[in-house]
Amino acid sequence: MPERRGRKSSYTIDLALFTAVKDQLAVLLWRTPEEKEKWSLPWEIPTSDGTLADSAGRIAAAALGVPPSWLEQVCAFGDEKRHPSETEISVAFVGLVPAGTPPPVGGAYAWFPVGELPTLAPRHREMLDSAAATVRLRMDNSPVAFKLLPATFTLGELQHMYELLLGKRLHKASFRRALQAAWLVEPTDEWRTEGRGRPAQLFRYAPRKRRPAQRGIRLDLLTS
Amino acid sequence: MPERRGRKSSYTIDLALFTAVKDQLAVLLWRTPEEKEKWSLPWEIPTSDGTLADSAGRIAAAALGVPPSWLEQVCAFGDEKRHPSETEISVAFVGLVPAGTPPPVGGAYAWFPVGELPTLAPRHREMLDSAAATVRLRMDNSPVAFKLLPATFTLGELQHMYELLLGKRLHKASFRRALQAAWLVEPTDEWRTEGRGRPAQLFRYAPRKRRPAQRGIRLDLLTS
DNA sequence: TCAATAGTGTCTGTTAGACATTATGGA
DNA sequence: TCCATAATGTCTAACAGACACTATTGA
Repeated sequence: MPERRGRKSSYTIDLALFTAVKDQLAVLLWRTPEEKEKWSLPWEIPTSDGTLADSAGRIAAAALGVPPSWLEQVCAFGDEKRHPSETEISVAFVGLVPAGTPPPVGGAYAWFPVGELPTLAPRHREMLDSAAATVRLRMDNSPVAFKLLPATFTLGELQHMYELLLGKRLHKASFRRALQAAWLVEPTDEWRTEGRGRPAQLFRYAPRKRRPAQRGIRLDLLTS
Repeated sequence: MPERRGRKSSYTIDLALFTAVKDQLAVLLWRTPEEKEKWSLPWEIPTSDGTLADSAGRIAAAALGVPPSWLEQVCAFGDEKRHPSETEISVAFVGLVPAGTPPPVGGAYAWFPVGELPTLAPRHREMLDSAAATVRLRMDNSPVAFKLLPATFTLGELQHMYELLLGKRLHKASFRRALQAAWLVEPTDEWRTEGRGRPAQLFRYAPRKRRPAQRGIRLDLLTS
């Protein structure tokens, strides 16, 4: 991860790459060949070519071979909290890859459920929490849930993903009604049979233009 | 704005400080005594003491004499877009001050309605757009509208602020009902008479703990 | 056949938006 | 008095949540 090519900068790009594993978010961590027990978020000291996001994309590609399906900057971290590098500040990015993406081989990278994380550098720990919060915050602005799913999926899988991200159970009929009203998915002609029970139809993400008017103002500040 | 004290860093902290002027957001810009026509967002090359947010707070205090009522990081900007400094990256912050805050005197600082901005450095222009978007995005997580109002305000003023931030008209009765349900304000025993019409009661921001359960899932992705 | 899961129709309590009405000041 | 604005009550269409029901597979 240390300086790779070109001239050195005085800041790092760090990436929190998430996927869904069963009923939890999982984050991709990296360890050096030397210190097999010290895990960290993958990071690099960027070269001068390209944008910050380009740099984050390179980190993801180096780890998984494929670009993330969604990538966004979280923010910069510069408190005195420690970082593997000795740079003053670090710019954190958050990325998503679909569930079922082949895991990286070799042992340098591994997925960790966010509930079972190893010890991380303080600044990385802080980044990770912010990154997860960013994903949840972006849910109703970006099709985040879809970016964590493969190209086709059942409505049950989609609902499970929403429940995972929202951290609460949803009502099946209401969820599907809302989904129809939002014109976010379209059915394919494939069905998937899984164990017992009626097969489920597969859908794909296909947003359509919609009535911009939606009902209701919510003044739902959580009183923090 | 250039290097102020302590050791120099290789990045800048830039601040987009907003207030409400009539029916528009306004942003605080700064110009050097030498170049009276080149306006920019106030910025500094931070010293090593304190957090990034501390640095942003210092910028605001230097400009207005008072700390902002709300301050949050937007993100880091590092594209090749130009910046008054020659640093590789800049960390943008967004701050709010109540409408009616005494404007800075002397001519180095001035409020500009976001609809009538002078030419800015490309990176500053980008920061400003992101900062305004951040304010609107945080609306339903933080009491942003209240931070743009003085300590006491009429419900009409509050509704106007929401309309300004949301960019659309709201229904008066519905707005007040939602406000009551959210337990965000409490009445004072003062009334303000303004021109003609019945005087309006003054309220203050006083959030109470609330039922965390709220009705409804919205799958309201705007199909971008 | 039963069990399990997918998908759908109907009912009901809640509520956003519309409208009307009252209240209270200035001109 | 008339007008303008604040504040509030009532009605209605829309909708979230609940429940029940049908559909379709494997065991």
